[in-house]
Amino acid sequence: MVGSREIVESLAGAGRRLTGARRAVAEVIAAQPGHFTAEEVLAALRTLRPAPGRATVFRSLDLLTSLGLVERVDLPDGSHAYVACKPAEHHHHVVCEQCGRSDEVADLGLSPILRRVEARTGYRIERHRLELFGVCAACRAAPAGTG
Amino acid sequence: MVGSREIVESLAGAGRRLTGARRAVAEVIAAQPGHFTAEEVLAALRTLRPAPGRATVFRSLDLLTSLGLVERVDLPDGSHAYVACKPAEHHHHVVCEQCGRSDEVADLGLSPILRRVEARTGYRIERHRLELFGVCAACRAAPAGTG
DNA sequence: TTATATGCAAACGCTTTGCATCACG
DNA sequence: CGTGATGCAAAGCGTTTGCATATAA
Repeated sequence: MVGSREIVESLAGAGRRLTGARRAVAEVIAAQPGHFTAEEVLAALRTLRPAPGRATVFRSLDLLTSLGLVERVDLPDGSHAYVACKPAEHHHHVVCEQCGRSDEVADLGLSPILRRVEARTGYRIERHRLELFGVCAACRAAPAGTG
Repeated sequence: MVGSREIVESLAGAGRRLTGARRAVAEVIAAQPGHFTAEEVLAALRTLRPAPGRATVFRSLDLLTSLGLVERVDLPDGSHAYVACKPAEHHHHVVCEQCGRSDEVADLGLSPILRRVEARTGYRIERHRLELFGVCAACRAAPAGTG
């Protein structure tokens, strides 16, 4: 999760203009507890006037992704969404399959495993993606639909 | 990787009809050294007569996916493809970013890491997806475009 | 002032669907 | 035979693009 302030600062640091639309997108994204789709961001923005258009939302999402403030996640059902995150070194996401909440997990100690895979397969592993899905603490505590 | 025979047998075992189209799709898939798209399967099938249609290819791919003979992989560039695989317990895929080749890796010993994540985040991890990308042995040996 | 960002709507690629026909078992 | 599979083409969804206009720096 990021604050909209961090997003705004990153934009400035990247030499990109700080426009109203981007600020608005940043705020919506920062308010998301978990993953979200472009359509959801668009819907949240419709309350504004003037409301940023679809193209702008996608372009902002792309920009934020390139800045490492947003990442795409591929859900188990095949659909994909975005998650806000800190531009940390390297991290992974845990996604709650019940409420959609998402948290970051850093340093999982995957390196030894990757080296083992390299030895076993002959591949040189240069990149990996680990996505974790489960049920968050709140949803485990709540009977159903309490969150 | 699977043989088309295994695919045919799985179909039968699942009580699904063994049609010409499915047999053809199975053969094309079994011949793929790495990941492939529905469009590529469709193109490969065009040499047949009668050639299965697009809808049939997607339906077959869905069916094979539900049987665990095919899996979807999400490439680093955001696009997605399919890979043929054995319906093993649980495994991951290593994908060569140069030639697209894909291999399976079983039992990575991820469990301790998952438990650590559970302890750290409070989530109960029920599912995960690990995709590995790099360069296969052949591509590392070849200067470029030799494979 | 001037490059950048925006908005609109149309184009896009991939995947799914409706419905009549076909064929496996 | 009867149900399940196929083919076609059109619809669907999420995303991208072209171009004129607006705006941050």
